[in-house]
Amino acid sequence: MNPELTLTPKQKSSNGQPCCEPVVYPDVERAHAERMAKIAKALGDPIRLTLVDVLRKHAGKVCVCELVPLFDVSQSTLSHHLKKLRDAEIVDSERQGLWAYYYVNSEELEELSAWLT
Amino acid sequence: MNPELTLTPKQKSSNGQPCCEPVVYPDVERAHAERMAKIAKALGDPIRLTLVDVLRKHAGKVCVCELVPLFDVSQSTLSHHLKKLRDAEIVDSERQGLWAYYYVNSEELEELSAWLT
DNA sequence: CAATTCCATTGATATTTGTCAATGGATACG
DNA sequence: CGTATCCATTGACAAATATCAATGGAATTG
Repeated sequence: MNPELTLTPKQKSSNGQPCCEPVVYPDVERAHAERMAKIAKALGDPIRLTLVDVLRKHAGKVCVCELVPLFDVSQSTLSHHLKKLRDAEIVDSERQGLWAYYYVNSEELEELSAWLT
Repeated sequence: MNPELTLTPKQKSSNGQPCCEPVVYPDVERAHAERMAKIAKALGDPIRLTLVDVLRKHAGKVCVCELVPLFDVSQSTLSHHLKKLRDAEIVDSERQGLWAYYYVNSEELEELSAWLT
């Protein structure tokens, strides 16, 4: 067993001294944490998470006009959500005439997925 | 190859008709999406993501007093971040006298992780 | 061309978030 | 006991976010 699992009772520190030194340090680089937090933040909304779900399950490119009726928000609101996903580089889009097609950029998701595992 | 990968050009619809029916539907339940979005949202900040990283790597319980000096924010700000992680049930805490010890509740992370994979 | 369609952007507004200083509550220690 | 320590909560405020209606721009179609 990991000996640190037993909580060694601490001593209350005195004279304005810090109570203890950090015993653990982050394993992720700051820049890496910021990038993953950005991805997680973009997934941190039910509509956006569901959008990603739809795009991933479809495995192809999906037209915006097919995405809008799936949700109970206006077209402009959905466009904003798609923009957030684009900004986080979770999805990318492609224009074909009047239509815009979206698809998942799975590399970015894998970065977060790898850390989570 | 998936035939849907070729983008069939659409017809511009007329007379106020919707341009197309959704061809794909979400695979996640609404409640499931909301729960995962809540988890992702809680991870959507570099400090909180790093906190989780520290707690996971340590594999034990870590005292708040060891966490505070790792970041460039005030103690009360860190306490807020920890509360957000608690609210999302990503971490849990335990009081021992003056000290509070935090640890990861890995079940919640696995839910998001499973979806991402 | 002219009108219409699809989608993104802008403007506006209410809500949420991140942050700190200050306060409070519980506990330990002299 | 009284005081200092650790941590959470409150209050305050600026910044970011989610949303919609309205507008704009590009492209298709009649």
